[in-house]
Amino acid sequence: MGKKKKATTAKPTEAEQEILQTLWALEKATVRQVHTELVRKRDIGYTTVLKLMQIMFEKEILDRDESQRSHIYWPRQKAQVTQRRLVKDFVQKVFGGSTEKLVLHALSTKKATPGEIANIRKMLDEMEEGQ
Amino acid sequence: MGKKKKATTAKPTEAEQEILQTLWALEKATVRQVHTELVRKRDIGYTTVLKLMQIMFEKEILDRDESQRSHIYWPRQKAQVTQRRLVKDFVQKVFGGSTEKLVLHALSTKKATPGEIANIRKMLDEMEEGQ
DNA sequence: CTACAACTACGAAGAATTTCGTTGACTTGT
DNA sequence: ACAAGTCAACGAAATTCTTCGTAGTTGTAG
Repeated sequence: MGKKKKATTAKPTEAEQEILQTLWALEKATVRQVHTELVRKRDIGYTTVLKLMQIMFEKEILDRDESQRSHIYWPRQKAQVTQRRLVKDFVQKVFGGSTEKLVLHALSTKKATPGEIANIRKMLDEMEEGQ
Repeated sequence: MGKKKKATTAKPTEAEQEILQTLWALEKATVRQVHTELVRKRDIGYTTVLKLMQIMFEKEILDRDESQRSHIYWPRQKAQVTQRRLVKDFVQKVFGGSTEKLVLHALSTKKATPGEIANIRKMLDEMEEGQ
């Protein structure tokens, strides 16, 4: 016993995460658009981005509309779903599964604004009510 | 100009993170001990762990005491320091730098216990006082 | 119609990561 | 002092991830 078998899509690689983030921001985009965004952050060639997005399409991470010559891509999963998976994985790997530790760490790292703190409190309230 | 100065160690790989987590829990340990722990979570050979730990030693992620035949390894950096780096990186890659989003996500993923919620509230209080 | 630009597709090189077999040295129990 | 067991070191294979060159197609401006 003990082994976990996963039927879901594989975890996106780092390069794939960069692309996902861009697509989450743009909703839908061509390779050209994604490349234009990414190249502002680091040195990366157009065909590299193209290839990555093609691979992500094959892996079913992205879907696309091929009816125009410039295909339009978008993530199959909502950002929330993928992010949740990644958070869970990260917590498991770095904090041994302790969400509390992650949260405390995250909060201590960066000064949150009063508005953010309020939001977090609200979330905590809801959690307690929900019990 | 423009380039980021890198005095720090490179980001630990996934396999390295697993080992770090084990060492954070055990403080110090031999390869055998780390392997015994890891093998409970997944299939991995002894020499694989040995090799990884040797590489981590070369990379100066780990330090070790070679005075005994079974060397004893430990992380050079405190867990906190490494975890902070990883959190920062993760937030950047998955949440575009928004710590708030990470925290809300993490909280919504898992039911925290009342005790954990209390701790988080305490942290928020301290943050507000500290302003 | 022709030349040029923008795209996709594909293959494969290159780099980084993970895995483990083998060897030789040291330790222990009999 | 021998056999069996344990260990570090090393090299290299296997795998996964990243990168880009090249070829061929389609659209476009003159």
